[in-house]
Amino acid sequence: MPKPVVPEEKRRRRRPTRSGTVLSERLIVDTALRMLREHGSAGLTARRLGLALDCDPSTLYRYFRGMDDLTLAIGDALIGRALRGWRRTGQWRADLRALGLRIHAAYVAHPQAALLTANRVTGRAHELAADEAVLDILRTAGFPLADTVRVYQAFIDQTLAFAALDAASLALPSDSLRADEAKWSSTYARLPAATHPRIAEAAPLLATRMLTSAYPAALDLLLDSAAHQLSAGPEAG
Amino acid sequence: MPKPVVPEEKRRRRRPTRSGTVLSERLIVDTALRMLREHGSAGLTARRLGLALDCDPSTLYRYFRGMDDLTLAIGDALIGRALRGWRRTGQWRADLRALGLRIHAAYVAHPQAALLTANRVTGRAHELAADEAVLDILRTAGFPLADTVRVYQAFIDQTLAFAALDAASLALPSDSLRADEAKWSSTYARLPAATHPRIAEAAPLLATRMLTSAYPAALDLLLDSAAHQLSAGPEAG
DNA sequence: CTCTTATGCCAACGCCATTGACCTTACGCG
DNA sequence: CGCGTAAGGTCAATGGCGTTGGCATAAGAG
Repeated sequence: MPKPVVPEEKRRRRRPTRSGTVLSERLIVDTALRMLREHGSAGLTARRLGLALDCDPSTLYRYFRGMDDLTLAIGDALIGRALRGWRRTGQWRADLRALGLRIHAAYVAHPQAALLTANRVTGRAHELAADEAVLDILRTAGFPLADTVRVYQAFIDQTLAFAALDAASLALPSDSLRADEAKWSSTYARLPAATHPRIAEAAPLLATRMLTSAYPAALDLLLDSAAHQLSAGPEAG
Repeated sequence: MPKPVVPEEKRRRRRPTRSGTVLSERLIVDTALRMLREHGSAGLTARRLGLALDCDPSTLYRYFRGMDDLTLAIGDALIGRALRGWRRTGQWRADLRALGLRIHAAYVAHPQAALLTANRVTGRAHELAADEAVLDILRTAGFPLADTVRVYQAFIDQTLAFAALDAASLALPSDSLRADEAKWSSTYARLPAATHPRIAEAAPLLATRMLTSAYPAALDLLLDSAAHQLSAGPEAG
């Protein structure tokens, strides 16, 4: 029988750890984010997190059901950061564009964390708020329900998909040991033109890729398509 | 000093394992793919793989430098399957479209494997072949080198990004323990309309989402944009 | 002030990847 | 055909991991 986890808002007794620090969901998640940045996405372990927080690893289980639960909380924190300070203008297209870029940016700002969380459904507060916001923007703009759901799906999927991919290339260099990045200069650049002529001729340009994300362009394409859908039949089923 | 790994094509002595089976890179990767499908993306461990192959886990290190190296090989196998039997027609747009759909399909056919490998650069044979093919299609179509690299990047990124995302939703249900999927019916569906009116009204439609990928639509948008680029200035810098 | 119980701590379990030493047998060579 | 070598399978051990049940203690309700 696993220990029950007390939800953050129900916590009454705040007992300091042996070393005096007072734990909280917030503190744990923030510390985890810092550790992810510093030690890479494989560097987040219960033991190390306990070390960083000056508490026993098992104490974390009073706050999260397990490391997976903590992972979801980290993901939700990223979305929370994306939404912080965001205001709607009332122009659906501009609003969606800004929201997409914000979410993408929030993930890319924490690449190692993004890798862990980008393809998870957290069901937590901030994620719900983001979903609600996207749906409301579309409905208010006049999209029928069915179209709203379609555009919503494409929007969210595309945003998270690019976030994960862009995060992956950013996360790798500092991700301790391996160097997939180096393969671009090692493997790719020294391929013989005889067997791979197209890679050979493009190698110099390929090496400098990954510096700019294709997401903004893809996002604009998606919004174009949505706008076209809207003007075609705003009130149709 | 880690043990040296003999590349597959250099192997001379094929010594059967204690139980009589003869190992090979191919056999190991195929078995790993089967295990991934059956036990989920966390179910692939050296010990279990050894069990399935009737060999000591440490034997695997004669074929791969570590589990990570094996992971890359698995990813390359997926690309290999995508390319198998593929033929070019000479029409760049149709060829790229078919190639994208094939790669996407190959990943989605092995969701658990896709999750592990979609955002890794393997630098192995099949991946190189795919890159070469994409680049050649674009160059042959008349795209200048710079445009070729841009379109190539967007094409690959988008394909892998959607593959990873679509794989994620497919992988979860069977992925042993957790049920993020269930959150769509549990958390989302029972949200009060007071706090999340838009989610509430869309809940029935949202529950049936994830059944169809947004990738084909996104791919067409990308190809549209490329075609426009091409017709605008085929021979310009 | 007392009592309860939330919450931090400890020790232990079973799993994991990886390694170095060992051993056996397939193969290249004469 | 038979020998020597080293490729490649096996064993045992190491250190790290997540997670759990029991215990101790102090925070806060009354």
